[in-house]
Amino acid sequence: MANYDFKTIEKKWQDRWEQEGAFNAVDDFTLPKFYGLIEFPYPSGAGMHVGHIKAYSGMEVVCRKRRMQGYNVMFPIGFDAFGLPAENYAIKTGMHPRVVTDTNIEKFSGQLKRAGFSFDWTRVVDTTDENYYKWTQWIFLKMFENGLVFRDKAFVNYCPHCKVVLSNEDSQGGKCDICNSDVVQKSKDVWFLRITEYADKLLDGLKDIDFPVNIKAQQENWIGRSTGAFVNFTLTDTDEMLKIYTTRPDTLFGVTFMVMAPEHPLIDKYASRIANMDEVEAYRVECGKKTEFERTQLVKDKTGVKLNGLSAINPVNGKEIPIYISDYVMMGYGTGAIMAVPAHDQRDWEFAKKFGIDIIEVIKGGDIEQEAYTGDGEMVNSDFLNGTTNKKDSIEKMLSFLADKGIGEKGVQYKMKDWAFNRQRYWGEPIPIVHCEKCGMVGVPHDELPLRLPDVKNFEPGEGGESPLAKIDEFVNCTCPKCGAPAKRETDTMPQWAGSSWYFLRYIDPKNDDVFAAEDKLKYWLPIDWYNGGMEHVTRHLIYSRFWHRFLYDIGAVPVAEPYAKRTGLGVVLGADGVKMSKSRGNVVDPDDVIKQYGADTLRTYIMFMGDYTASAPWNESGVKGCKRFLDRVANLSDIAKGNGVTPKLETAMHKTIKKVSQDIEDMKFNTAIAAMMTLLNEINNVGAMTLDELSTFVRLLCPFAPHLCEEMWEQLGGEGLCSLAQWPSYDESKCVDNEIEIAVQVNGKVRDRFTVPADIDAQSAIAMAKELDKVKEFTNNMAFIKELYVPGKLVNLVVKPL
RNA sequence: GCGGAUAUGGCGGAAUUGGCAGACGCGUCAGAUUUAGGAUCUGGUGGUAACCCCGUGCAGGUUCGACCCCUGUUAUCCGCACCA
Repeated sequence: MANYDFKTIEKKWQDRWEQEGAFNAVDDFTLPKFYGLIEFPYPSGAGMHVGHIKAYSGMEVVCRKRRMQGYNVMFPIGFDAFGLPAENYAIKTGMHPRVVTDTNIEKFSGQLKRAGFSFDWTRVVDTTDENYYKWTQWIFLKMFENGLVFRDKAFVNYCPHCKVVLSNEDSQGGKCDICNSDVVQKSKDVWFLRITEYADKLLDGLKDIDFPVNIKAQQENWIGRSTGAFVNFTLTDTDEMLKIYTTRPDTLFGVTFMVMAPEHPLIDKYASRIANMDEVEAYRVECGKKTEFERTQLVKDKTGVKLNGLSAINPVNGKEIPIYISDYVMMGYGTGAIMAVPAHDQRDWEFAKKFGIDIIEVIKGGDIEQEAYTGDGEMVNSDFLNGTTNKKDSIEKMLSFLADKGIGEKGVQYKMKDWAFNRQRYWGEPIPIVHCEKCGMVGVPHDELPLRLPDVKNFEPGEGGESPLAKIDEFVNCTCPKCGAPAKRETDTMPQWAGSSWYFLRYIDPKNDDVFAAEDKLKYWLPIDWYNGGMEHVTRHLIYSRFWHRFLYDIGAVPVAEPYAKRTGLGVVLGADGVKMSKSRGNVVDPDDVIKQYGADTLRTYIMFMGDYTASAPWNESGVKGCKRFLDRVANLSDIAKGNGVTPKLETAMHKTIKKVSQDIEDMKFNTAIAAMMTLLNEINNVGAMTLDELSTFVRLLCPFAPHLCEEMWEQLGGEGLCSLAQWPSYDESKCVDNEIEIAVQVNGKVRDRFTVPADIDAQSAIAMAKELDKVKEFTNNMAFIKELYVPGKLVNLVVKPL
C-alpha cells in the first residue's frame, strides 16, 4: 500500500461515518457520558484556516479516544453566526445576511467534514436560527423579570466607523475590536446586564472547577474584587455626605484633600456655591474630549481643579480639607470620589506635589519626601491607631471605630462593570422589549417568541448610531402587551456574545420547541466534561457564559452551577514566517490546500505533532511532509504484519507505547504521543516483523489522529465494525518494564561509561560492576571513594577525591 | 505599575518532575537505488579535528548529582491598568 491513496480512502470513510451516524451522541442515560466542547466558529466568508483545525483537533482526539473507551460521547458543532462581518458584507454587496450566513455555514461544514472531524452533525446549532434565538430572547426576558436588565444613560464606548456602542471588552486599548478605529465616549441610553451582581458567585465558582491557574488568575483579575470601606465626609455647611471608597481606611488620619471625578453629580448640585465654576466647566469639557484611552495614557501628569467654596470635614478628626476634581478619579469605580492620602498613595502624592498640598505621614517606614510609602509600618499621627504595627489590625480598629460612630462601613468593590448589552445593528437578536408610555418597559410575552428579525432592504445603520430596525414601521409600531395601548418596540439588537453564552446547552436538546433543553437531558449531559478553546476568550465569552449559566441555575433551569468542569487552552498557529496568520500578510494556510496535497490525516497528524498544543508554533511545510512520510510508512506495515500473537522483541515496546499514548492524550501532549508511535514504528522496522494483532493495536492507537487511514487498515485486517468505535488498546503495567536495563556510570557526577544488566540487580553488585569498568577505572585510579550511589534502574555515581 | 507565562542544537520541540540533556520530526551530510531529477531506503549529525573539554538566557547558591529547587538578573510574549 505504498503511498496510500488518501483521496479515495478519506472520502470513503467520511461517507461511511455520516451514513452510519457513527459519532452521533445518543440519549441513553444508562451509558457513561462524555461531553467534549470546542468553541463554535464564526462562519466568516474567508472559510477556515489551519488555526480552526488546531482549535478542534485537541478535543477531537480526546473524544475519539473516549468513544473507543466506551463512552457515550457528545462532540457537537455549531455556528456563532450573528455579527458584523456578515452585515458589513451585506451592506457592500446587497446580499441578505441570511444568505451570506447560510453560504458561509455551508462552506465551513464542508471543510470540517473534509478534515474528518467526528462531530455530531445531528445537533448543529446556528445562533441566527429563529428556533435558536427564540431561547436567547427567552433567557434575556428571564433576566429582565429577575431585575438583571436595566437601561441607563451612560458614557459608552462608541465606534464612529461601525456606528455601534461597544462594551469595554470590545474596545480594549481604545480601539474598536471590529474595525480598529479609535473609540470615542458618548452619552447614550443603553441596555445593561447586571453582571456585577454575580461577581462573587463567578469568583467563588472558580474554586471548584478545573481551570489552569493562568485562566483563573485572569478571571479573578478581571472581576477585580477588593475589600475596604465606605466613609462619609460631610460637606462644610451642608447636611450632604460625600461618600468615598477606600481600601486603606487605616490611613484616614493622613487625608489632606479629596478628589471627585469630573462627572460627579454633587458638583452640579452645589454649583452655586463653587466660586470658580467656569474653571470647573472648562476642565470638564477638556476631559470630555479625551477618549478613555488618552485618559489612561497620561498616567504621569496629574491635572485637576480645586473647588473654591466647597470643602469637606474629615470625620475622624474634624479637620477641614479641600476638594479637587481630577480625571484620575473615575466615575465608574467606587463612588466616583476618593479621600487622598498623599503620603501613602503614589497618585495622590503626585497630585499633592503638583498642587502644593500637605503630605502627612501616618505609617512609618518610607521617605515621603521622595515618594509615597505603600509598605507596612508603625502608625503615627493617627490618634488611637498610633503604635499599631500590623496593617490588618489597624484596618480592623478603624472599621469598628467608623461603625461605632456611624460614619462608615465595610465595603466591597469590583473592577468589572455591568455589561453594556446592545448594538444598533441589524444582524443580531432583537431585544424583546416594548416601550409603552403608560407601562414603561414591558417584556414581550413568552408565547410571542421568537421576536423575528424583520426583512429589510437597507442594512445601513441610521444617523447617530440608530439600528436599521428603527426604520421599519411595521416592526417598531405595536401594542403594549400589558395595557393594549399603542407602543413602540425596542430596535436595538443583542451583542454577538449573547448567542455564544448558552449554546452548549442547546446542543443537549437542539430541536426542542417547548424548552431550551429538556430537564432529564440536561441532568445527564451536564456539566461539560472538557472545554478546550483559545486564550483570547478567557475574559469575555468564558465569563459571560458562566454568568448566564449561573443565572439559569439560580432560577432552577439547569441542574449544575458551573457549566464547565474542565477548561484548557491552546496556542495559535503562526504563519511560516513566525507571525500571526493574516490575509494582509499573505501567510494564511488554507486547510483545503493541505488536504488536497497531503490528505486530511496528514494535516491532522502534523497539527498535533508540530509542538506543544498549548503553545503557539509556526507552520512548516517540511514538517507536513514528515508526517505524510510517517503515515506512508504506517500504511506499509500491512506488508510485514503476519500471523497472530506477540513478537517477543516488540512486546515491551508495544505496552510502553500504549501506556504513553493513552496518558499523553489525557495531558494534551499530543506531540509526544505521536513521537512515541513514530519510535515504535522505527522499532518495528528494525525488528522487521510484527503480528497482525500488533498491527491492530497500532492502528487503534493512531486512529484518533489519522482516522481515515486507520479505518482502511482496520478493514483490511478484518476488524469488526468501525475502527473509530473499536476498543481502545489496554496495556499491562508489568510488561512495560524491560528485563535488561542500561545503567549509566558517573564519576563525580559525570557519565563515563554504561553497562547493561538484568533489571533486578541490587545496589551492591551494580556498584561493584561499575568500579570494574575500564573507562571508570581511568578516573578512579589513585582516588579514594567518598560516596557510592545507585539509583535503581538509572545510574551509579561514584564520588571520589585524590588520595 | 499589577498579574500570568516563557527562555534548551541550524529549526519545531523532548526530558518519567532532582538522576544518561537534545526523544521524535524537520533540515543537513554520506551511502544505496535511479540515465538524471524527484521519491524511497540505510547510516551520521549540540560545539570542537579531537579523547579530554564545553554546553539548557545571564550571575550566584543548595546537592553526590540541577533544564528542573533557592536568590538575584536580563530578554520576550500575553492579560489588566490612574481600580482609590
